[in-house]
Amino acid sequence: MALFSELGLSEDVIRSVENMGFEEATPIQEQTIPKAIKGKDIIGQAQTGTGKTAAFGIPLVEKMQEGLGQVLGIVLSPTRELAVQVAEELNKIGQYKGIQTLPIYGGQEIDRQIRALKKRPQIIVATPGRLMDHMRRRTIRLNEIQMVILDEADEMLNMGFVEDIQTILQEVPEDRQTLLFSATMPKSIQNLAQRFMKEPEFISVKAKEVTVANIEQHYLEVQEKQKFDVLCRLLDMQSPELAIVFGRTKRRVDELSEGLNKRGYSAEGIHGDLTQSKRDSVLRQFKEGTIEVLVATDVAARGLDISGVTHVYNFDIPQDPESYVHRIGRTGRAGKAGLAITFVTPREIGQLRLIEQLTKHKMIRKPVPTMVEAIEGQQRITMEKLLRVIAEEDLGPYQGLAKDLLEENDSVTLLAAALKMLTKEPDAIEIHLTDVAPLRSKAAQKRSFNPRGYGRNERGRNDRGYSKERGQSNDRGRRENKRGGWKPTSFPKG
DNA sequence: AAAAAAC
Repeated sequence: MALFSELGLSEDVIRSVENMGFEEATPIQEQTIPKAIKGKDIIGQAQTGTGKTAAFGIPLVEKMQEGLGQVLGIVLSPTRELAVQVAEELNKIGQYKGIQTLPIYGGQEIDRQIRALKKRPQIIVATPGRLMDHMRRRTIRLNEIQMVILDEADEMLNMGFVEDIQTILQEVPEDRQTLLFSATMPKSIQNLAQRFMKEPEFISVKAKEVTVANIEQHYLEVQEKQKFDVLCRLLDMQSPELAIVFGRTKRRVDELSEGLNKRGYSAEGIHGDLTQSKRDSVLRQFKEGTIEVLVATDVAARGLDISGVTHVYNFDIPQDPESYVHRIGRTGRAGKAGLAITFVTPREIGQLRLIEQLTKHKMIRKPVPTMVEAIEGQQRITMEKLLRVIAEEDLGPYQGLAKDLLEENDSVTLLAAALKMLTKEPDAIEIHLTDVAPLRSKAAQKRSFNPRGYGRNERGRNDRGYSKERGQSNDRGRRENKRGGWKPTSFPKG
């Protein structure tokens, strides 16, 4: 592996990279950086966790110049949180060279962004929609752009940003340099590259690095109804420092985080229906460790780099195998060990096998923990806490009291009472979650494709008794039906 | 069928 000091970088950049704690370049960095500095267009196939941000961030910062008063580089990002994080990393890389990076994303007060733009940052990291908003308002000028980076390009295309990206690429000067990063290389990405890139060089990180080596991967076969109790037991037994729990829908994330709080865990949810300031504050609290459990939709699956995430729980198995790789990649970062645990209902076993095929990695089946094991786990935690107090705290003020107590009681009874008080015993608060629709195979989806929107879909719902019995408002069901109804525009083309 | 993203 090459050292950063051997890659032909300027002293300022080497200094900031060393300051960030990096010495050796990762494979994707070693291959990308020299070529990008020479000015070549590059297509990089790489997952998150491979050091991708620095792979494009270092050459990007190297190419920037101070004092021109223009935006010179743009990074496009699929989610707002990722934009913020990439901007933070670029600011660190540009620290000594005096290169400023500004994140530009939706949900944030636009006047604030306009004021920040007046400080003339050289680099912008943006989500497509808000960038186009600024283009229309003429609060960003793109005519001096020298370098464009498309980060997580496949994800941006999946989210329907094709046209936005095309519009943006048409607005930047033709003689710019373009780097594109994507975990997968579908035809749509190749088309985009062919249209907007100049003789791009293809760089790929080997398939065996698709899943990160230091993440242990387990799965538990559970019934839908058991999931919540099993999750609580696992949290009790494993006592993760920081854990992320992934749920399939936004509503489910709300219910899960509420349920966890009722059971005494400090959990918060994050998904796309929350206000941006709420999303920002939840993420910040999680990074600070104020929240132990982050409950998330796939909004948090990609790219987010939160150090110290020890456990990832897939409460619902992800929809597509790609998403699994991204979710578990939130743990085991920076060489640390991580554990990923996936809940699988009996009918979802096929989905699990698909994931195993993609990752070329067999997951280890684990037994569902019993209540007794969970209690033992809690007791162990209490004991460890107690021993830590003995080692670290000043017990002087309590010793007199202890002696008094010992005159009337025997020591074992006293200690047992103290341990019982300190132990969080799993309690019987009932938590109800709305069932999620079971995953169906691609083939099954095709079979039931029913553009007229009547017949088996709605009936099937009630037959399984989802919305009715829980006494939830019929209103919600109505609204969902309305939205899910027949839309002529959603017909597949061709 | 779900999630994400501009006001």
